[in-house]
Parts: sequence; C-alpha cells; structure tokens
Amino acid sequence: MKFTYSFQRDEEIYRRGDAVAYVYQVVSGSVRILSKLPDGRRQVGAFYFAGEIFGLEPETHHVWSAEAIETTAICRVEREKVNRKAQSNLSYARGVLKITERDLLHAEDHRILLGQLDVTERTAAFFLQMNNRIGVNGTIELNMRTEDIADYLGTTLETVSRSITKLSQMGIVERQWSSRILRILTVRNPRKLRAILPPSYALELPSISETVIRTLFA
Amino acid sequence: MKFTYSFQRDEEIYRRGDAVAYVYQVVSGSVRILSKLPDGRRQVGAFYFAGEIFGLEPETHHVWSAEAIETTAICRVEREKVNRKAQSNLSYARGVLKITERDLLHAEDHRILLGQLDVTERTAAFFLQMNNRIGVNGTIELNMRTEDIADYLGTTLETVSRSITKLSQMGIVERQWSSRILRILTVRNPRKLRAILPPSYALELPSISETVIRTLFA
DNA sequence: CGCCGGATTGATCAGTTTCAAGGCATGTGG
DNA sequence: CCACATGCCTTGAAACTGATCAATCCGGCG
Repeated sequence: MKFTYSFQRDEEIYRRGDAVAYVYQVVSGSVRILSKLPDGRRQVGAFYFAGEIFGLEPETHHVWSAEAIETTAICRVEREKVNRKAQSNLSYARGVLKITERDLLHAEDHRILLGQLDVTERTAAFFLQMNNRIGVNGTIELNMRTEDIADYLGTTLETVSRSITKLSQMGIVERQWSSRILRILTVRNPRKLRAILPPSYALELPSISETVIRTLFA
Repeated sequence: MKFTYSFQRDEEIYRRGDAVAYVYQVVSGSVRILSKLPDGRRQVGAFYFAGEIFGLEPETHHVWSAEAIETTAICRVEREKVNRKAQSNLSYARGVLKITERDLLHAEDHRILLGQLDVTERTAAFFLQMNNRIGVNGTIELNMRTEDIADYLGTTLETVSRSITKLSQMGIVERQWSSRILRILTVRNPRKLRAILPPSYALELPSISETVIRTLFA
C-alpha cells in the first residue's frame, strides 16, 4: 500500500531551487517539468504520464520545476533513502543510473529538435513521440494546453496551432478536441508523419523497466 | 604510462551508430560531438577540452559522432571494462553516474539555450561558458571554426559572426584572431556579458572530480 | 444568457537565414 | 620571393520563417 498525493491542474509539485527531497512516480494524470525565465519565457523540459518517474535530478536542488498538467496523482520515495540505498546496493545504484540515462537520452534528442528542426518538423516529432508513449492505436489523448506544447517545442502557441492545422489539412492528423478540456487527436497517417522528419532523426526512448521501478519504489 | 592516440583536425574519433567501445579523455587539443542530419544540418552537442571525459554514452551504440577540432591527443579505456567494474565496484559505478549526470546537466542547460534564448544571448552564454572552462583571466583560445560555434548554438556562422561583432562594438569582448588558425578572444567586461543573459540562466557545470577520473582511468 | 479560458485565424513585424561579394591570412608553385 | 589559390571570416542585401499583436470564435460554466 502506498500513499498517493493529488494535485490540481497547474499546481506546483516542486520548484526550481527546492532541495531535492523525493523521487516521484505519476500514478494518474500528467506532469510537465519546466524552467521559467524571469521575463516570462518558459521552457518545458519533458512531460510525464502514468507510470513514469520524474524528479530524480543530479544536484541537491531542483533545476526544473514540476507542475500537474491536469488533476494528477503521484507517489514518491525520499531521495535521501534512494541515495543511501544506492550507496550500498548495486541494483539500486543501477536503477538511478538507468533513469538518469533515460533523461539524458531524451534531452539529447530534444536539443536536436530545438537546434535543427523547423516548426513543422518539431510538431511532427512531438506527435510521433506522444503516439509512441500514450497513443492507443493512433489516438492520442492530450490534456495539456497548446501553450505547453509550444513551450516544449521552443515556439509559440499560435505557431503550434498553425502547424497542427497544416498537418490536418495534409490529412496526416485529425483534430478531435470538441471539448476544451479533453483534447483528442488522431494520427491518420503515421508514415507521412514520420516522413516529415529527417530520416536519421529517430529515437525511441528506452522506457524504464518495471524491475527498476519496483526496486526504487519497493 | 598510458597510450595516447592522436587525431588530425576534423578527423573522426567515432561515429554515430558505432558500438560504444571506449570512454575517452582529451589529453590535449579539443573535441566536438555532433549529430548530422542527412541534408547537412549539424547539431554540435558539446565541446571537450584537455582533461575532460567524453564518449560515455548510455546505449550500446553511439548516438553522437566525435571529431577532433584541432590536432588532438586522447587516451581511452574500454567501455566493457568500465561496465564490468561498475558491476562490482560502487565507487566505479558512482563515477559513471557522475559523468552521466554532468552530461545531463549540460544538456538541460543547452536546451534552454536552444529553446528560449535569442542569438545574442546564446553567443553570450557560449563565451561565458568557454571563459569559465578554458579562459585564462579573460582570454579564451578557441581553435574551432565559427561554424562549430554556430552549430552548437543552433544558428548559422554568419549570424554568429554578426553577434560577435555586436558584442565587440559594445566593448564586451574583443576579437583577437589575427591568424586564421588560432583564434583568441578576450572578455573585456564579464559583468556586461553576464548581464546579457536572463538572470536565472546560470549553470556552472560541475566539473568531474580528479578522483572520479583517476578511478576510471587508473 | 453572458462571461471566461483557450484555440484559431489574420495581418504585420522582426530576427535570422540565405545568397552573394569581398577581405585577409596562409600555403603553394613558378 | 612574388602571384595566385584556398580557406575561412566579415559584411551587405534580400527573402523567409516564425513572433507578435489583435480580432474572433467556441464550448463550458456560473
């Protein structure tokens, strides 16, 4: 039996500068980590969905902030405990490394996206990634605002809206958000979506194995 | 006594897709890691200078390529050996984690740069970083082409040239490259250079401790 | 019914890229 | 030892992509 903690939409889970006290797992809902510049610019670093682990940062203090995207339940373990165990237990240490490696791979990928891709490519990359991670045969349920996507892609919400329109006019994806709260999008033509990206830009992110997660959260 | 291997300017040390066979240390000279898209776009992921470690990637195959920027000497240890030792030796495992963490922190920083900063800010961030890492009281010796800087900053060489001109007109840095091969640049006003960046954008990257390096390369 | 949050669309503007033309050191051959 | 080619940087002008500003729309909700 584990405690879960619940957060409302846009509620802060931790903030840049906070001591790293826990490692978290999303039980349900979704989380974004982001970095805010004083003038209002935001960079979203990553999204996390049910089952995924976040908040394991290398330094003693968070460099990212984390916020709930929608009503979200999370559970957590003390970082201190993780550290202690990793000191003496190799499979624990291994788990910590695995998670750090996954974050690193994601960041590597992300900076090619930010540094080299144009907006259409970025948008395609985003949908492809979401489709891999949370798509149910082509249908992606996103509860985030367009602004979140924009800040993840290093662009603006208007531009994202326009490129979704474009992809949808090309018959590649289909907008489904009839409601303002629950946004559903269907990938009609994954092949074409993939073809928008430069061939070598790929990257299936390795997901963290169940074993690693169980070890950490046991 | 350790073997060192020597590479000429622009020579490839390893290539994306190669099996990860070694972990490397720069003995002298400098190295860039980069990712090429088929259409010629390049993203430089990082630069490495004397004493620094590179090539320790999470997956079995490299996702980056590495090239010598100038005439460069490196030494290396087998990745397999590192892996084996990390399996049984906690301080070894810790060393691997430390390096992965440093790369992660750098990548985090880099994607805020790529996602949110304009070109002047990016250039300032670059010089600040170089000044921290290889500056000798304000004087930075860079043997890389403008193109390398541009591809690191996610922009073009012309744009980099223009922003250096701008910084130099503002009296913040001074170009010194009389020669085409050895480029020296002096930071005249670090405070102003810092002031170009948004306040919270900071990030002193932790350097890898001597101990960790000795452990790995012993 | 009318307000509110958020998305879309349009028009304009700015920052960057692209294309093109020198310029300046270094290196090479006569 | 000079002349010319080469490699790389700088600068200029034109073209474009994406940002910004602004108006409108639409569904949910009080």
